[in-house]
Amino acid sequence: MEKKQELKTDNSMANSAFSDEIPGSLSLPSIFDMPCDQSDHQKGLSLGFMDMLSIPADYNPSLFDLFSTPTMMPQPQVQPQQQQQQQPLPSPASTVPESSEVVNTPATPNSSSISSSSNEGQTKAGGGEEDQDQEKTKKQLKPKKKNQKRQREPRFAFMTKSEVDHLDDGYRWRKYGQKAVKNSPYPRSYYRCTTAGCGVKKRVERSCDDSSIVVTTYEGQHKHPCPVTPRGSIGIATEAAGFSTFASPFVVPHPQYQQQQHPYIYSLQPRLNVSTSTTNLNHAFPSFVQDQRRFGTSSATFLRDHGLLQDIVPSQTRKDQFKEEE
DNA sequence: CGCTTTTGACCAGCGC
DNA sequence: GCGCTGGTCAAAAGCG
Repeated sequence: MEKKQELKTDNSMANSAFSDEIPGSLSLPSIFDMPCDQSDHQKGLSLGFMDMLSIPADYNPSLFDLFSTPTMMPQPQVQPQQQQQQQPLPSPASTVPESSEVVNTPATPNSSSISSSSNEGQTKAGGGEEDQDQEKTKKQLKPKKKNQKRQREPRFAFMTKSEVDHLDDGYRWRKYGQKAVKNSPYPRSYYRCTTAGCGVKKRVERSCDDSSIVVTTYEGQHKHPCPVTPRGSIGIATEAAGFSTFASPFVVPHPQYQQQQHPYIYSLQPRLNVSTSTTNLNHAFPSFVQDQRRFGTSSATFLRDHGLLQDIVPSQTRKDQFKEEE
């Protein structure tokens, strides 16, 4: 495992500029340098940083916004018709988004993709007899449901600057696929939670523009406690710590979506205090995120004291962020 | 031996 | 209908 990890790391290292970075350390990505995978964007799988590109040009994001918006990606699970009916949120184009999930509204329905192992009539007009045999075998191997729209679990994603692709978030994952990404030299890896009955998945890919940035997309909700003690995995300044730094301090359940029973819908509200209700959320996020929620965070506090961030992110990096702001 | 990763093939959805 | 792409499956290989 470690061997393979090293190989991967080497690969990524070869394609990135780490010369001025401490291995294993994390720094904040520049959200405006982020690439925009159009296909993903069109499918409503947009990432936070992409959405930043659509905000008004005169929007001067606060430090909080710079950190939070690009790193956490709420994935509203709203049907197209429902979007119109249930979206009293202000138009993202006209106003500075108070919550980033506004601009994350999918452009298309969240179609499908949980495959099934059912044997339901999966037939294909086969060619010759030889082909029929082959097809038979294939059909037996990969029976899938048709006529049943797969429901996509809510997703959220965040970016971290790390040389390691697969970030240790405390849960155990099994890789079940890897695909080449269009317009990117880096493959996308697919992982599934190994805990029985837990169907949480995650995708890990590297930014094609900045190979040091890893985009992790979680899909689903853990139905079990984290097998690894959160603090245990965060104790050392690893990528997990970076996760915590990047995402969790800013994750605020949006009251509106809480009411709608959308456990995954979060809003990034830098100037509002953290909400109190975390019902059904406890297993939605990686352990380190939960951990942060337990402690409770407030952006006001964060602005005064960067918390973990100032411990982990090199001060120079943070200064650079400030400069970019100016 | 059990678990994980790799990898080619397959399927579904979408755009043209 | 066709091609492209994302996502998934599952056999084989790898690893401890």
